[in-house]
Amino acid sequence: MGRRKLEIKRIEDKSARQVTFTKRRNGLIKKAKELAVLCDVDVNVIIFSSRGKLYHYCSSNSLAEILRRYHSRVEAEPSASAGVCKRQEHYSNYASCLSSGELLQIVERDLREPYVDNLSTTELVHLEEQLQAALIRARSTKTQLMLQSITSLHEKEKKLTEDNRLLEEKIAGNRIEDVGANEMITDFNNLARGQMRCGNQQHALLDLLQSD
Amino acid sequence: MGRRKLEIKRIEDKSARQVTFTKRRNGLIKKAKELAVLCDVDVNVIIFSSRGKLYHYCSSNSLAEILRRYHSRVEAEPSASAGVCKRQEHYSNYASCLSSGELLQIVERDLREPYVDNLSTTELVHLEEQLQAALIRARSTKTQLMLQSITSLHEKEKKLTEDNRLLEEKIAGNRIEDVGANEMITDFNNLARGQMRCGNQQHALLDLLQSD
DNA sequence: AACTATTTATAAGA
DNA sequence: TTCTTATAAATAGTT
Repeated sequence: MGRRKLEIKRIEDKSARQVTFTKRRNGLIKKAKELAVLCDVDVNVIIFSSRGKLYHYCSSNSLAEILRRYHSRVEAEPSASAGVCKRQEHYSNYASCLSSGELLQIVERDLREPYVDNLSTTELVHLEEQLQAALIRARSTKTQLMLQSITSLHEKEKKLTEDNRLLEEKIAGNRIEDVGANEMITDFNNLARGQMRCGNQQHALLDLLQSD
Repeated sequence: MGRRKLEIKRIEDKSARQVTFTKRRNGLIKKAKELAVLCDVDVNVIIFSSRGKLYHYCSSNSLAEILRRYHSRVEAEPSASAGVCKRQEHYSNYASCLSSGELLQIVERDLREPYVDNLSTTELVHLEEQLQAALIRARSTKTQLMLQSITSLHEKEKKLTEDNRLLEEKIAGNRIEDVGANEMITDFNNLARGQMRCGNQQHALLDLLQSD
């Protein structure tokens, strides 16, 4: 629906593809919302762009609802620890604000126990989908952070290389013109500072990677 | 879009709601497919009807396609340095491990067939297990390679920092002793070579990360 | 980021 | 239900 009929195959022009992506992504999510409201159903849309960005629509905070029902079926066991109990209360009150970490803690603890049979197949399927979405979000964020670090590293590298080239030129000149040492020391110091910045970036990146 | 403008709120008439659900569900999934193909992105749509039935569309990138691109990239790159060459060897071993026959055959057949219903449940479970295993191997290898690169980057960085310190000492000395420029140029060049090695490592790392 | 000529989706009717 | 058709909505190419 547009000025021409469009063949459904990958759009090769990058910017045209990006424009179409934005338009159709918005369209798809709008349609998903309408479907959810009109027909009173639960709809999830997860879009993962090729460069790692995540777009997500979820018609309800149903994960929180499922967890609530799930816990009520498991039967609030007499508090194993004060922390867990407190956390459970937290979920009841602020069910829509589950963080990924909190979600993992609950699920991990509960799946170890043999009460899973009490859940309906539908609930389990839904739970699985929600966890999958959380995993994708987490992975996407990790990759984005790493790419940011790398981009930053590249900028520093480019700058260092340029500094370096200029220094070499200057040294070649100094050889003839016999410029005083002070200027050269300044250059060395600039170079050293650049390297230290680079090193700090590398440390940050290593920390990120080791968290996988 | 129909005979009348429709207000977006729950359709109270049950059969009308069911009809609209069927039409719009098909429409949504069609749109999702088009978005995935046109814009080369990953799209998931999950719909739960109020009676608990699950409708699902998933446009995951085909494993076969990923492997094909992966192989072509590995084979296309002519080895530029010892480090790259070593990495290629690693990749090749890994790739030959993955492309062992039946997995690819099953996956390709699956991808040609838009309707998976023809596969038995047992086959599907088996397929899922194999794909999961392949995914875990791939992710693990990726992380290991990145960690190797990072470790290497750190070694280079340490060496560069030490070089740098020595150079600074020497310059401070030269200021008094007025040593000839040749020695200093050699030092600069050593420093420059170190930075170039560092830059190459960063490029390789960026390539790795962008393949995620 | 708007604009419109068209195509596409679909609400209601048959 | 399935098909048809009038109309609303989405969007491709343009400015």
